Amino acid sequence: MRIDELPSIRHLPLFCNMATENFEALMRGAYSQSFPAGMQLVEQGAPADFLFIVVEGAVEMYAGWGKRESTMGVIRPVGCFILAACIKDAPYLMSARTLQPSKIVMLPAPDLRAVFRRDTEFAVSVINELAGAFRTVIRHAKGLKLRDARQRIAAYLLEQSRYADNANSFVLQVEKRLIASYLGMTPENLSRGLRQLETEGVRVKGMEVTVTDRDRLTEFAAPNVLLDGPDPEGSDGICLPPPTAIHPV
Amino acid sequence: MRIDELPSIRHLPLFCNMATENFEALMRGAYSQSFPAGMQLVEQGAPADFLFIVVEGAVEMYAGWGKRESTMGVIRPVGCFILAACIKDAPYLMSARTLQPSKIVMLPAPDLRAVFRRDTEFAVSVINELAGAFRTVIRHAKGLKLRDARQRIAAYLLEQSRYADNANSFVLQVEKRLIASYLGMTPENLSRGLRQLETEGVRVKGMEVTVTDRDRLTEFAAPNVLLDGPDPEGSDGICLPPPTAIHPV
DNA sequence: GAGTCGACTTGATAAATATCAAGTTGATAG
DNA sequence: CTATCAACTTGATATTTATCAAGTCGACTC
Repeated sequence: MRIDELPSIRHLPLFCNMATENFEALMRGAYSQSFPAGMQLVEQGAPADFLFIVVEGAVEMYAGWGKRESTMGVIRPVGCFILAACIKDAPYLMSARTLQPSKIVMLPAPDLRAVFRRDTEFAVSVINELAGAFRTVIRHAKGLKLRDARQRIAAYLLEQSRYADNANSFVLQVEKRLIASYLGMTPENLSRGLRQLETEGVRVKGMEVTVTDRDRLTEFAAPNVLLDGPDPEGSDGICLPPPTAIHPV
Repeated sequence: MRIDELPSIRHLPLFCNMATENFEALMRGAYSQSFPAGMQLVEQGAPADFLFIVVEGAVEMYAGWGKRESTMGVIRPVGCFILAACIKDAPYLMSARTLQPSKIVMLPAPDLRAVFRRDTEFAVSVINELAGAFRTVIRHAKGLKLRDARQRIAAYLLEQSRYADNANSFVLQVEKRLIASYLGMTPENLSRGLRQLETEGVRVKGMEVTVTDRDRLTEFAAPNVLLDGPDPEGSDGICLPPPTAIHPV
């Protein structure tokens, strides 16, 4: 474990409130590794041996069934993934692969389970992390069931705009085929949907998005904190570098 | 809080490992109430004032957007709902209403948040509950994105068969319109889907389901522990009366 | 610069799913 | 028993979405 990565991990909401001694014990068992883009880190169904933390780069979470595959989210620094499986000592439900060259820290799951039993602050942080992750997935499922394809696209664009500080002009952070999969549609359909949304207040050229009529787009997508977030800031102790959760994609 | 409900709640995985003193403190602030069928208990968007526990009956969790509505799950005794919102002190993401006359216990959320900060065993139980709930929703989202309507129906029937001890003949536990909504389709489509599945090894008449060719149905649905569960028994202390989670619908 | 590759787009078509409009059934109230 | 009502079913149709088949574009290699 390289010492220069410790501070950024220590500031993660998951770790920022625990006793220093326990944090250091956890990190003694940790591995840090750099991976090229396109490397599979986790295969769904495998035993949950490690908690993964994305220190640099980006990681796609995806799920497969037969020959079909679907993107479930993208994790960016500094975020962790696969926490629930580690805690339950159950098989991973999702696979993970790097989208870019990435620096990843891996924490052995048994260490993790041992520590939250004796560090209540850490347990509280895990609770907050899991509660947030749960709510994120509920929102995703709600979107899939309540909105049609074009509405999901519109809501996604508005959410991305929010991440970009509500700018009317921003750049998509991931490939469109990945966005399509995340939103539960084919790439062809996303492409057509984006074109059709030109009459609803947004124009997309390549990776560049321009909101031309925010009111109109907002009326069309009808975004909603119960569907698109964000959640209020955690009741958990807040740490300076804001966390990055699974949502942004 | 009526004393005769305490034991069944005490046996919940969520509460069975905490200190008796803390359990009793929690229960002193609890309300117990009986509701008729069709009563709305929770409205999405409301502040999370209470954790709800279903002692008798059944409760539908559902979500709305505009005039659309979708069933997200059904909670049966003895299970709790809306835990994540209570923990994060954030608005409920789902509404809840009774499907039958139900006995419900309500725990003030502030009490809950206070107790898991000083009872590590309780914190660990909350962690396990949330991790399980997270994995359940991930499975639901995976099913929606990876399977088509008929495959979802077939997998649902096999799952129900599993709950019925793998019987080839069993009875649906909830109305079909609710199943349809849970599976992300219209009632008409569920009806047609059930008819079409007669050629895939299952026959449904009214509420009665008969698996006529399990191998064929299994091949068609391709069920999978990563999509349909179950998860291995919790690493948390196991309590005698088996928990009922959100899945069964 | 030419070639290659994958992402993206577009159009034509097919398949899946929703909607609308009757019916039918089954439970319950009077 | 009859009336009523909601759930369920069925058929006809419309809409949405996926699939297939070319193309275009841009990045990168040689």
